[in-house]
Amino acid sequence: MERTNYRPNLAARSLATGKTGIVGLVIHEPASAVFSDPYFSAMLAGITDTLADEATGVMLWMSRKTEQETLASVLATSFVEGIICTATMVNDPVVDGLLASGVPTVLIGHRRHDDSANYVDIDNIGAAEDITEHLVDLGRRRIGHITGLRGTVSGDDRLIGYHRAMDKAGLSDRFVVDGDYTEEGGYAAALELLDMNVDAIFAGSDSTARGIYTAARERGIKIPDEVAVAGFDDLSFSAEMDPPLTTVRQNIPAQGRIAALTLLKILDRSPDAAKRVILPTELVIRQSTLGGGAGWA
Amino acid sequence: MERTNYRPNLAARSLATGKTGIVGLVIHEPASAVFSDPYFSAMLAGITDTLADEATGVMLWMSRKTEQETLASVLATSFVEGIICTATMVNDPVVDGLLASGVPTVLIGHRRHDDSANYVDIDNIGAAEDITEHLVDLGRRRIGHITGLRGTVSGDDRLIGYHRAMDKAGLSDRFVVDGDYTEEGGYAAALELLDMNVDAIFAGSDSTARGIYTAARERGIKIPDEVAVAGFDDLSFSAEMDPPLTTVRQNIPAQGRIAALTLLKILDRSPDAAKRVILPTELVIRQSTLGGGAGWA
DNA sequence: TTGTAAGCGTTATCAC
DNA sequence: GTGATAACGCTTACAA
Repeated sequence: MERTNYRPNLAARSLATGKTGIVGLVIHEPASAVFSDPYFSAMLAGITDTLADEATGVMLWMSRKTEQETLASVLATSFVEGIICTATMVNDPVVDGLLASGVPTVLIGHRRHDDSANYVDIDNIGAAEDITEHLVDLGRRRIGHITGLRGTVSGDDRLIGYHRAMDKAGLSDRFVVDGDYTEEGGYAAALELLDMNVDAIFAGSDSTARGIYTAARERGIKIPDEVAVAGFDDLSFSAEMDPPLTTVRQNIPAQGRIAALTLLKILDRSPDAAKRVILPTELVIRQSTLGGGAGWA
Repeated sequence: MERTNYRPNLAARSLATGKTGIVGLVIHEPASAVFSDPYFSAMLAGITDTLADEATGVMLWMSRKTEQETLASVLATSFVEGIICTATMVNDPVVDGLLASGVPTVLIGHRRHDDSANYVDIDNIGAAEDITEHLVDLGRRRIGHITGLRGTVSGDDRLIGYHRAMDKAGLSDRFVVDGDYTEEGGYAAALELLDMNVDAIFAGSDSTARGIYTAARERGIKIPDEVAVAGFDDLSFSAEMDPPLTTVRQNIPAQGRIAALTLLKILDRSPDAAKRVILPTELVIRQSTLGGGAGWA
């Protein structure tokens, strides 16, 4: 056409075609979660990279407004064709409202009470069970757990996995302190657990494990000789910790990527759109459980 | 109108009115920056909260695609009425392209060689000078600096501020090691500086300072008795560090908020739209420089 | 292959 | 004030 810098009017195009090529991304989380963890950055990167590849725009709702306001705002924005939404809390009116609205939606995480939604998630229970079992196999007996944020599906499920593995091992002494996925929370909880003379701690997240390291260092407690430490996430810093952290690797950008691709398939009415995806996790064993002197298996 | 759940068609409305109520947010940063620091989360929160209050939608570009691809994608999306863009690197073709395009744009950070753009920033040079001067005033003489990421305006400016304060104090021994704003980078750089027997370190960011703490702890070096440590940002964890960190407070969500409000004013052709805003910073003095035994002023 | 007209859903204008 | 109508810029279907 014209060799001038001509910008086609997307509003007119979408009016004519009925398509907009825009999806919504709703991250309605407590501020503490979004701020403390690289988790959401990694997720965002996975989603935005993928959608950019597919020439799809992203509208973002990340405000800390009330659920009603967020929900109303999203649903009023008629030109988002579909929605990706984080579903970390067990009960979240925003998620329920989106699902009820009929707008095609893919969750990252899942609804415990409703398995009809499309979602991408990992098997938190199974992964937590595996890593706790790893601690058991090392000969640890007084195994503690610092939970993730209570009220989140992931936090509660990892706690369930911990209890299952302890049940299976016949270990009836449980040492559980609530955490909140942050390093600061991990530090405070670790002080409590160390007072209970645990010989291993499974942390709800790698950030939490960082706090454990600080607490142990202050107390002069050696990792892993006196206390083995395991985390969850395998963030970029985890392999660089001293000692390197045993953890569960979940490919966070991949979760975002799969969620984006799933939504696009649903919007294309592609018949092979997998609607519920559980991504694999991997136990990454490093020196925070395996290293150190003898005495442990 | 109808009491059915009627969703007005925004594409049609915007075609008729010429307005869309959508702005673009372009965060084209190296992955390491976005992932390591809570800085971008805080910025995002400030921007999205403010725009939500003003009933303005946000389209996000955060992909790690090439500059050309990002730029083309943003400019092709005709319905963004204005753009907020982070400008941390000294040279960023995306920023240059946006400014050249004529689409109303507000930068967070600024262009060193071009002062015609709208931007929100802080006085990095002055703040770095102040905090270095604080270390001088304490009687420290072998003051080191771990830079921010080289090639960023903020990192380079803080280095300039360090040198200015050292010049003013007549201290000709400079101890400068390049960092990258991350904790890991800070740890590695701190080991180098400690080998040089510095008695104070000004870190380019609070995350960097965290790495210094780890290095000092390993070496058995007391903060602040043997080495005073100062950071930059005043993130949420900084007051909780042990000892609490002296740092420069920059209100990051406020930067995002002001950038959003500035853009909205420009779009409204409001005559009082301040186009270049330098937000104040505040020296926050805590125990990492002031505490400890006697011997220092 | 090239060109013309109708229509998308809303706002704004201009009669009445 | 109320109600019909053009216009927004693009796509698409159909006619030349």
